[in-house]
Amino acid sequence: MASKSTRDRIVEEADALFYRVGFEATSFHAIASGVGISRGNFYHHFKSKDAILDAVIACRAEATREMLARWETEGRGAREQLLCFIHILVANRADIMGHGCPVGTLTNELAKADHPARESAADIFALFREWLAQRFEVLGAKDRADEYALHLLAWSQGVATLAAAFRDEFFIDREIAAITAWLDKAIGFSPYSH
Amino acid sequence: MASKSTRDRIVEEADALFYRVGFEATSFHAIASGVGISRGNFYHHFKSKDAILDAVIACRAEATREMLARWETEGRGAREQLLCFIHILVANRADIMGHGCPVGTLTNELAKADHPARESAADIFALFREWLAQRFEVLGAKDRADEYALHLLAWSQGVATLAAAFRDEFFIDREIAAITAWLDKAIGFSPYSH
DNA sequence: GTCTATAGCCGGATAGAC
DNA sequence: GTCTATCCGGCTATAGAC
Repeated sequence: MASKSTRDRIVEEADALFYRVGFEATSFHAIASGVGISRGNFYHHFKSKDAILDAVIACRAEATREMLARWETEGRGAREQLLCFIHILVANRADIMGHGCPVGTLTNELAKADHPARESAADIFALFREWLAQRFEVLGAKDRADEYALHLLAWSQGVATLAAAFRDEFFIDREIAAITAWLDKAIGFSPYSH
Repeated sequence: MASKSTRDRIVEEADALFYRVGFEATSFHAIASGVGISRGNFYHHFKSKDAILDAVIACRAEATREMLARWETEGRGAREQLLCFIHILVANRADIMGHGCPVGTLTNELAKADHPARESAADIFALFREWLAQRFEVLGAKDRADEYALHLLAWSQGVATLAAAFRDEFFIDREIAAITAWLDKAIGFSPYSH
């Protein structure tokens, strides 16, 4: 396997920094020293900071699509696939308590800055929304599939925000249990029926 | 009534700008031209930008305490008082769709910046948490009062984030209805029992 | 208490050598 | 493709006149 290109390493480093410290607060100096190149070298790969942001968002969108596709093969049914989504709050708990949800916090920042990339950042939310709605449709909630999808998205966003504010992981566990209980009720799943 | 002091007008303007465009992104120039004073005049009132942030957070905390106290006199019972909290999503819907929740977005930004004021910003969440828990205690949910309070806070945060991402006010209405239904079930309220 | 002027720093962006 | 050197602008903060 060929080693990563400089361009890819820039995107990777920028992605991590945009998440941990924010887009505006991340300087070229910080990205450059993380990658191990000089500041001037940047402009051979990207013509502006906004161009890096576009690349990071595209990269995140692609990673999201791949993750959703992976869940479809991993989960044995639509309910298990939805549980995969809920599980990311557990798997990423340390990062979430420190820096919130990457999608939610970036969208918020770009909204305040009235940044042209705001919409493409919000489109990652839309990827989740559509994927979740499809699972609910499979489970027979055709009329309310999108409603359920948005509800699940909102709930997980709220958990991420509060977990970051209070740095409380017990709270995450409790909400995960509540979300799972809600899900099973919404789709008419009974623990005794299988 | 005496006209507002320059200091108060600075805090007021900074408060609005920190909400609409964020703390880091707000320059002294923007605050100064909003208030109608020169940049240099600032340092007579505050010794640094962080000092303004502290004043804004203290101001918001005080406004929150006053609002909670007002709800206690306005609401005829604990359930109505809880509905006052839920209602802020409706009353502030335009601002929320444009800039999210003031508490949640500031806490997020300060967390990423690892800013010393992060905790005092999160304390405003704690004010809501304690007040909400007290209402649930009055309603007889003593063991789960804090759990319910956090759940309600998280839910409203999630609604604010998604409403801002999708700019969808119909979504807000639907979630408000769901929150109210959840509340009445949690506290054992029946629409036929009064 | 308010102003103007300016210091000092750091950001993104550019030019051109290698 | 990578580097060094530099420009330009905006930012916080300070000094000192009025």
